[in-house]
Amino acid sequence: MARKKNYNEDEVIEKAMRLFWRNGYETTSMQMLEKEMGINKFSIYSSFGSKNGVFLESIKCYKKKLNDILIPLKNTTNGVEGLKQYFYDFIAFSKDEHFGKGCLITNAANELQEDADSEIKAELRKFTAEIRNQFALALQKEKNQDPNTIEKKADYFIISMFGLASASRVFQKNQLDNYIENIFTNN
Amino acid sequence: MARKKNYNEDEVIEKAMRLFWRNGYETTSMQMLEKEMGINKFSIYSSFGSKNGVFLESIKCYKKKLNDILIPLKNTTNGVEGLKQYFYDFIAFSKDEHFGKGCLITNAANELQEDADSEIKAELRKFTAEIRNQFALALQKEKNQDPNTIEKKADYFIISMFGLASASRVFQKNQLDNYIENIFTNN
DNA sequence: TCAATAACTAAACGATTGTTTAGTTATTTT
DNA sequence: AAAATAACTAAACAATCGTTTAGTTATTGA
Repeated sequence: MARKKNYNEDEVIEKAMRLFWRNGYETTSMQMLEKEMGINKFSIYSSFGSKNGVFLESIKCYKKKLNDILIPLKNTTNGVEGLKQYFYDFIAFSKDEHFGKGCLITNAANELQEDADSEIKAELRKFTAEIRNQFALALQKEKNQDPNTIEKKADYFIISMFGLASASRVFQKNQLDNYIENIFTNN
Repeated sequence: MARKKNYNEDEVIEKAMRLFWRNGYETTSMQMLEKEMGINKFSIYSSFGSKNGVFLESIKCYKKKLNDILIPLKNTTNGVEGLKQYFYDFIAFSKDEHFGKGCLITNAANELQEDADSEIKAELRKFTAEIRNQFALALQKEKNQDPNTIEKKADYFIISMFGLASASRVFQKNQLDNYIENIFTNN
């Protein structure tokens, strides 16, 4: 019964997500978000409630993007080899403007404190559990694996992903390649 | 020719270091530093110049503490086994108030942006290079290693340390133990 | 066509950021 | 003892933080 929004919420959230990814949560200010999202503070608040709200939606947006990388892993018939490909896809995911910026989720996990917004922390845990579950499913496709080994390996690979994400903020690409190769040596 | 300082700079910097370790750089405010260091803002500025200056000295203080963990690695006769012990010592280093807070240096590397204080970034790079050098020296004690392999392995272990530091902020201790064991499987 | 309604602009909000400065107190040396 | 000096306290600084609010503009349904 009144005016329509002059912007698409999904579109502006993707822009916010990219900004958060580049700068982290604390460093990103509402002023920067206004400029990047191309809409007024009022519009941001009416759509997402708070800076925390924008970040929460940004994480969901990031997860959606990351899902595309998980598709080959879901479809792989060769468990460990598929996992290795996922690791390469994962660092390839952060290219151009985001190369050296790591993973938005692990960055958030590293930046957020104990008293940080609990909804965001829950989202981070959910994400980690989901990826780990996909790893375990892929590992099940290997023959002669006992369940206990799969759990341990899933832990190892998920933590290695954390390491890869963190390291990609500091190291060169050829070092990361070397790291991935080592991760899969005898695993 | 006048009044003496009522505080010891090394002592108050260690307190600052602990605060930064717990909270990260951005989240730690001058007000919090005043309270934790037990001295006035004026004293902080007259001793360290700026918040950046306090952080820089905090990093140096952290490095000094970490050096104690490197001593066994320097003295080890069994390269890889010594490295493994270092990894265990490294997670044991973050106990009590700092358990789950990772490593101050890698936290800073993850938090600091491109435009962050360049002196701090240089200190971080120096630290990483030093640790990596110690890893390489330890690996040289293994017999029949070709130099190229040592370089690759040094990369792998230093990135694994990043992963371990990052992961320790999220995962349980037994998962970390499992991770360390996997890092050293066939390496 | 016109009242209703919601999205818009832009200014202001109080709180807090890192930093500086004025004024006071304590210690030192001559 | 008294002038000199530096460490102290505490208040204020401008700038920016995330958030809100008042006022305007555009679109809607009756």
